[in-house]
Amino acid sequence: MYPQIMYYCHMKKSSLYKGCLEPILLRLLKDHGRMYGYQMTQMVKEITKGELNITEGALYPLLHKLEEQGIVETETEMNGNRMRKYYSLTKAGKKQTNIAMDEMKAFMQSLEFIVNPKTAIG
Amino acid sequence: MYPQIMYYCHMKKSSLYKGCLEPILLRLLKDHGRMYGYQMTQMVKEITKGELNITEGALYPLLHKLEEQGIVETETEMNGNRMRKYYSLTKAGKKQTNIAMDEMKAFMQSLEFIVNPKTAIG
DNA sequence: GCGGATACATAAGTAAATTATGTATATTTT
DNA sequence: AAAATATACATAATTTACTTATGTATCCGC
Repeated sequence: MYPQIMYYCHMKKSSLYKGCLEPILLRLLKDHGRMYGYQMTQMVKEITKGELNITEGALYPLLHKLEEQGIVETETEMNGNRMRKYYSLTKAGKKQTNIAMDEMKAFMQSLEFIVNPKTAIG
Repeated sequence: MYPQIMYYCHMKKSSLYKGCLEPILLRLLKDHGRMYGYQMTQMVKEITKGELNITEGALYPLLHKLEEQGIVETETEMNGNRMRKYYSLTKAGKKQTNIAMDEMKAFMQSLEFIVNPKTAIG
C-alpha cells in the first residue's frame, strides 16, 4: 500500500541474528520434531511476531550443510503435486542441539548483562 | 596448563554475537560516557564473565567506522607515556543508540520466544 | 631482560548472511 | 480467466562482519 515508505524505513536492523540461525533451526526441530523448510520460516515469523524473517538464501544452504554433517536427516513427501522436504534431528543432532542451546543461553545471558545490567540475574 | 585440550574443545561457539558488536559498544558508551577501546574489551569480558571476548581486529575498525559516521567523537590523551583514545557518543550517536537499543530488545525478545517459548513474556 | 599486560592499528582470510534469480504448483484477487 | 500472491524448493554472486595474523610501542613483575 505504501511502497514509497521503504525509502525512509528500509527495515535495516540488518543482521543482528547472524550466527543465531543454526541454533534457531535446531531448537525448532527439537520442539516440533519434523518440519520442512518453508514451514520453519513461517513458524519463526509467527513466533517472533514478524521480527525474524529467515531468507531462503540463508535457510536452504544451511539445511543442506546440517544434512551433510549428519545433524539432520530428510524425507521428501508430496503434498498434492508439491514437494515438501521434511527435516528431523538425528541422534547426533539431538546431542549437538543440547550443546547449541547451552551456548545460546549463555550468549543471551551475556546480552542481558550488557543491555539490562540492573535487572539481569547472574 | 592443558594446551592440547584445544584440539578437542576449540572454543568454537564461533560468532553468535555477530552483528551485536555495534549495539554492545553503543550501550557501553551510553552507560559509561567516555571510554577507550581496550577498556571496552575488558569491561565486556568482565560483565559477561569471560563469555564475550571482543577481538581487536573487530573493535578498532568498527570504532573508526562509527567515528566516520559521526556516531562517536574522540579525544586522545596520554596516560604516562601511553596513548589512550577516548570515545564518546555525539548527539546523533545518542539518537542512534536509542534506535539500536530498541532493535536489540526486540531481537532478544524474539530469541526468548524461540529458545524459551514457555517462560517468554510477550 | 623476558613474558605478559596495556594500548593502538591494519591486512588477509573466512563464515554467514543478503540479494538476486530460477523453477514449479496452488490459491486468491480483480 | 488473467494476474498477483503464496507455497515450496534451489543456487550463484555479492556483501557484511567477523577471526586470525601481524605490527608498533610502553609498562610492570619476576
